[in-house]
Amino acid sequence: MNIYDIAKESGVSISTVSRVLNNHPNVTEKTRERVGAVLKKHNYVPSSVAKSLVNKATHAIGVMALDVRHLHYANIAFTIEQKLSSYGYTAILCNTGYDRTKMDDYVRVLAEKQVDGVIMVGSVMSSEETAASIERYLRTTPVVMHNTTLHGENIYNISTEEAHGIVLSVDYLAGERGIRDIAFVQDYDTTVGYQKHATYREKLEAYGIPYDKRLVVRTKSGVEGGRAAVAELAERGAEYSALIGCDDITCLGAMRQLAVYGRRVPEDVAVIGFNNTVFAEISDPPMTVIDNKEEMTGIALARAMADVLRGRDIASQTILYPELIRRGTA
Amino acid sequence: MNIYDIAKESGVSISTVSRVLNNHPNVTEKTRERVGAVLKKHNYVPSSVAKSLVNKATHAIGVMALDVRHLHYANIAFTIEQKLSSYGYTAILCNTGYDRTKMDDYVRVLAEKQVDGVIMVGSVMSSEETAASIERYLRTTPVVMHNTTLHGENIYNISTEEAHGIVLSVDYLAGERGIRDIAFVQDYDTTVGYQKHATYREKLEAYGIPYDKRLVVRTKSGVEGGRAAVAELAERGAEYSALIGCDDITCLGAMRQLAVYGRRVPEDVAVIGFNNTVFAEISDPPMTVIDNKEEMTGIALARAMADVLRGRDIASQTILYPELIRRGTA
DNA sequence: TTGTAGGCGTTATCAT
DNA sequence: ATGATAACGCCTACAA
Repeated sequence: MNIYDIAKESGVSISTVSRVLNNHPNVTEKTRERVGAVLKKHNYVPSSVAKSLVNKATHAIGVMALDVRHLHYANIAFTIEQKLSSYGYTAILCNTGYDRTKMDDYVRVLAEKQVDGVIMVGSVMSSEETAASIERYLRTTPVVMHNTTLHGENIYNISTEEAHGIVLSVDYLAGERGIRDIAFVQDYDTTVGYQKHATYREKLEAYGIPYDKRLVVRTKSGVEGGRAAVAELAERGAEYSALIGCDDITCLGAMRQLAVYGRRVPEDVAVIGFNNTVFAEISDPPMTVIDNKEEMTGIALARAMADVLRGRDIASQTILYPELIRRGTA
Repeated sequence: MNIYDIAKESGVSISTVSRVLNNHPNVTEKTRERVGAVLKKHNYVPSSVAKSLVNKATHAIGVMALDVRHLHYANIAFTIEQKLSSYGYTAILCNTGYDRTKMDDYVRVLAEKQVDGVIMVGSVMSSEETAASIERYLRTTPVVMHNTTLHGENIYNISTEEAHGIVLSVDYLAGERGIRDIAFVQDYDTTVGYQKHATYREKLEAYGIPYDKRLVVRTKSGVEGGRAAVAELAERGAEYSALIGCDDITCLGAMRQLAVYGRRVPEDVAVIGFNNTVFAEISDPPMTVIDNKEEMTGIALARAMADVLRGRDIASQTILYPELIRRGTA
């Protein structure tokens, strides 16, 4: 059922049908009603692919994230989708995973689909490969990125200054509480992970606390990662009365392992996590965390995309600041 | 950059370009190379919207779920996307939420987008409204649904017999362990919730245990819901030494509240949860749960969709069975 | 082996 | 106020 069919059945030309479809003025109320009736009768819906072909706009946005099974990405992806939808856009979800060759494939597919824009979430996207893919396939397509350091005419960055979470943590732990032996559990290999580590070091020095590399462990995110980190610390014989983790779920694991060693939280070890997902709420005691404001991030990303597409010019760099939420673990 | 440009630059006609693009035979190796060179040079990607218009296929699938922030849906959505992607399809994500009017809007948009099919996840989709939307906009579009009771020419059902989880639970608790006072925490208002309740009742009777409605509470999913349920049970003065929950995260809340009352798990109360997400793993002790096999569900849904689209006929009703995973809480 | 022309379902520009 | 017609970028008979 296309406009030709509708036109024939209502005895008008396709132009007229198109006019009533798009609420153009210059149509008699009478014919508008007549055509409208036929439209309803058949539950006609216009083909958005045909429209896209002539309008050169698909109203589809590619949303690329590592893995929506991770609460962090799920939260952001959810918000992005909801916002985009409210702006009249549709979200094409791409879970890129850690395989970098897949990234390029996804970008290519999105380009073929003629998406109006692409939103990339996560500092893992900040790679040479990604830059190359964008250069190849998306030279004229707006790309809104989160926590990335890529630059370009069509690239807009929105970052959550996650390292600021470290500032808040150390200010609280060292400044307010006077704790000097603070362990740090670092993410594997993400840009943000390195930034956090650098900030940790700087802030410690600012408080006159010598940097002790035995207090720093790298691990992978997750409960097991957290346990492993604390176990590693124990093996090294490291002593600490506070621990800053990279992730709330990782901290949950860390706390478990701490319990195994008979160390109480927060009495013996103060713990601060990141991300403020449900894991922080369900922790026992509830976890003191750095809130990266995922919802706000999603909103900012979707909004930036919409603004660019509407031709408004937006800052090519926006920064969001996290917040310390004090609960029971520190 | 379209095929005309490529054709002009390589000195051939657009048909020839189209041929090399689609690896058609009948093209001299020479011209194939010549055209290929131009293609590479410009990083040409064919417009999938133009293709869709002629092929009457978009290779896009709508994926509708309640809310991907819920781990259960996140897991399924993730798997679906990955599988679809491997089949050459793209996933348009729609978080419908609980607002039923939104459902219809999403379905309409997907119809306009001319998606090749729609996958709907979750028993909340099993409503009159959904049926009406499908009837209106997707009469000829394959719809693969999970845990739904809708029927139609173009509707394919894949269900996880979640109620079977109750069978497994009661068999274990009453049959194997000889426990007779089993509380049941029910989901709000979902078809599956009712089925589970019915099964709970039947199974109890099968073991000669009289149904006691004071042992049944309804609550909303989540930690708070779980706490509230146990609190409600306490207010009623209900006595029980086992509890079956609707959700692992809800059970986590229930266990918290149990702890408040000084009741130990599993010694005083055996707890069995549903869904086997990370929440079950991080619970302390690790939670005994019914695994609904989300990954398998996602795979089955995506595969069914792909099969239908390839014209293979598939069972219009497939059933997946959950499994009891014994850990520390029962 | 290669090229020409018609069609996919719209919108938009001209006429009428 | 309405209608004819040319795009939009691609595929596919059919011709050459």
